[in-house]
Amino acid sequence: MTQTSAQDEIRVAVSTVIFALRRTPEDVREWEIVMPVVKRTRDPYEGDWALPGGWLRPDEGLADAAARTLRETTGLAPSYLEQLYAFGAVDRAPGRTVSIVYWALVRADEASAAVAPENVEWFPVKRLRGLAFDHDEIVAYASWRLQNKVGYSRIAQGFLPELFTLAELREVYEAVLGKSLDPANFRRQVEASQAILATKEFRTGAHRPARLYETNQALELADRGPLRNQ
Amino acid sequence: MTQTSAQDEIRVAVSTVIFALRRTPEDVREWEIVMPVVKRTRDPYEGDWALPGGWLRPDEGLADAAARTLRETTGLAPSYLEQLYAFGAVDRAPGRTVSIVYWALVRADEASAAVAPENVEWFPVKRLRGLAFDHDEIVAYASWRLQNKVGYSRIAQGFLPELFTLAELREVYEAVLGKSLDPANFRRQVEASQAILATKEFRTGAHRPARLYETNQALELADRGPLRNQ
DNA sequence: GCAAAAGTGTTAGGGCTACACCCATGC
DNA sequence: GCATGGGTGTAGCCCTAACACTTTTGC
Repeated sequence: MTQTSAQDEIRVAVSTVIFALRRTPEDVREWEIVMPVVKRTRDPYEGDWALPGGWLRPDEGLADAAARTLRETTGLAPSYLEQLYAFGAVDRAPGRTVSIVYWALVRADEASAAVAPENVEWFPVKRLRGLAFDHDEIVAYASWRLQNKVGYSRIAQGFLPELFTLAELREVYEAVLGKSLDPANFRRQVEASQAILATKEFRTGAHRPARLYETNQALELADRGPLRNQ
Repeated sequence: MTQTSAQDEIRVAVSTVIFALRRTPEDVREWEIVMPVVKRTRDPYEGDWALPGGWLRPDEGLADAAARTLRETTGLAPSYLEQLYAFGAVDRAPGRTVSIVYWALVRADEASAAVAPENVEWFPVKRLRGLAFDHDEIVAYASWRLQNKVGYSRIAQGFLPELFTLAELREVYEAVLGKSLDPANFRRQVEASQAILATKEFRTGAHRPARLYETNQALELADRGPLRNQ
């Protein structure tokens, strides 16, 4: 383990793939996954969209840097934040850059309320193409991880506000997985999983009132093994 | 995204957690998971054991660096190599170091045949304690990932030579999962999974000869989503 | 023949899926 | 009353676990 002078050429960046859910403009009954991207103001890829991120500071941890990035671009605190992958191909950017990429969920209600700074815009993930650097590939991988993880953990709740109906939770799953789910079976499964707790409140609307649920704080949203607080 | 001069203080290392399987010295019918570690020859942690690794070179990719590390310490090529996690806590080492950690499997027969260089020793993972830096934590996380992944993918075959019996494959699962499995049900499950192909050869021994199988190359050992060749 | 591992058969139980059905509300 | 979404019941199917049983070898 000898420090070479060549080492100085390698720079470390942190980027974050931020997922939120919103009702589609075309049909309010549908949901779509959206993500904020930042317009680059300098070369390389000037004018192109890129993932929010920045250089790692010597005095901050990796997750701290991701949370800072997220705060700076969305003004939000994530309801879920996890490291995605470290990208370090030699030719992925001019100059040798290793990017530690995180992915995050923000709540639907918060995302729509947040005031986006200049140069930041939210796009549906489905229509995101032609991002700067290798960011298309990164988004594809993050989307795959999200979809995977929704299948075997409880992170879908990270998209929802404190109180929600079972139908809303089911719609989140349907939007992420891209298929419709049987309401009856969905209800039984999430109830059996202990992932949510029934409250005494109901949401009234056009039809029979629906019971409101809250996430069971005693359970982690996802089992991350021995790395709870990285 | 402005490059600060402080950035120069951050160094990038690559380390690898290397798993192999061997029969225990105490009881040849038992298997145990072993891992090579390197004795540090300089401060910090001089004389302690640490994961094999080194500084990332500007002209090599992350996985290339991990494979080089693996080759230098074991003389082997991995049958499976995957990125584990990027560790970058501010205080994890004197001077700011971000470590991109990989984990690898090497075949049982190759591992025992490999000539370990000076300063490298193989230890059972169960008895590994007091490694340098945060390497205890890294080994714990890698072990958790291995155990997890064996549950839902086919990587267990990465421990075995080209031809193996069903009993050998089952013993690998038993060693990694730490519990015994029903031979009859195990057989049916792996046969149904298409993960292995029957050959026409048999292994003779003390009892009824056992059919030899080979891994089905058409299937990936583990689904890694859109990141096939990182 | 006997011990032991290889390999096959069978059954009970749990979870998932599909879908029929009842309930409570606004209009 | 009626349309609609909320919520319950239930039967079939598949997968799994448990274990009895047969086969094949070395000694």
